[in-house]
Amino acid sequence: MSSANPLFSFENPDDSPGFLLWQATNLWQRELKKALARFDLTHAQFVVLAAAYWLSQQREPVTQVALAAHAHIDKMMASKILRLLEGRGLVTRVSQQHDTRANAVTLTATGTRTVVQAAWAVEEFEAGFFGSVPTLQGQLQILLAAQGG
Amino acid sequence: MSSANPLFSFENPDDSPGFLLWQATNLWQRELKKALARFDLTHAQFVVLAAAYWLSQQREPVTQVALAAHAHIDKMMASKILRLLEGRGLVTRVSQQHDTRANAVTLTATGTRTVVQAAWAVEEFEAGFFGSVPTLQGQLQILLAAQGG
DNA sequence: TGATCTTGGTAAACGTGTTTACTATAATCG
DNA sequence: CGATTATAGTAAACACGTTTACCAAGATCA
Repeated sequence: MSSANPLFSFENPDDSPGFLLWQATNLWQRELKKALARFDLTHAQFVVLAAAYWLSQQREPVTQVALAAHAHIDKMMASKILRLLEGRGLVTRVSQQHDTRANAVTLTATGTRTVVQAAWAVEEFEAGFFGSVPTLQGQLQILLAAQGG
Repeated sequence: MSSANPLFSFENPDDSPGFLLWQATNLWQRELKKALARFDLTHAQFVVLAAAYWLSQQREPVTQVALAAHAHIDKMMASKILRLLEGRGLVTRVSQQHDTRANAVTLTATGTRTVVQAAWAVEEFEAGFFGSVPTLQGQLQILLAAQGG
């Protein structure tokens, strides 16, 4: 905050928490992409796969809407990614009898193997990536709670 | 929470800092979008515009590459957005004499007015959005420094 | 029953962000 | 000088994320 430019309190982008949040997420996305490359999965695909895995052990059947809610993504995104994962043989989508609109999502054997191995890689990556900021997770939880996310 | 599922240390997505970072950024993007809607600007467009404004007061001429470096975006993104902003009459892109490859980016009067007003709105938004987590900014700076971002 | 409302899923369009590859110009070095 | 190398900018392709709108099927209620 200075003389040359009276119009921004954050003349330098690095003074804006939003800008930093954006930068950090972009960096995290790029790095995680490398960690998941050998599984041929993107982060979003991994999240959907992990949600399918988790939910399928809790309650059957798993609909796309339930999956989206658990993964905190919108149903449109879930729809796109699940169709893609189905195409790759990682999940199956079978329409239900009692509600023919809904698809029951289940992991194939390949899907299960993939998500388990990928989860390992993600955990290892995160431990390293966030190692320098152990309190970040708590801060983000507070932020999301405060903003109703 | 552990017994049912031995394969994830973060069975619940909310236990993963990366997942939280992603959620927080998505929420921030959605909310900021609303704050910038009346200027017909997205966040990325605002960042580019703000960088053009700031740099044009520091050193002339402002090339697209210099702008991208200052805004920490890649030159491809800068190229796309600047062409779009030029189409809307917010900036001009004039090729240089001493280097005909480079474009000198300058704000139009409308562009200047817009970015100044938008910056105001962004600052106000950020103060509210990040009000609950005053130490987040420092954490993100540490993270970016540690990861060489 | 029929009319209405709600819900599961998708299509299309738009903007963001990355990667690969390319053109054309500038700089450098033999 | 000519050959190489570096740089500014762009095209195209792909994946993410949102919004709007729509269809079809289930639920509800008069």
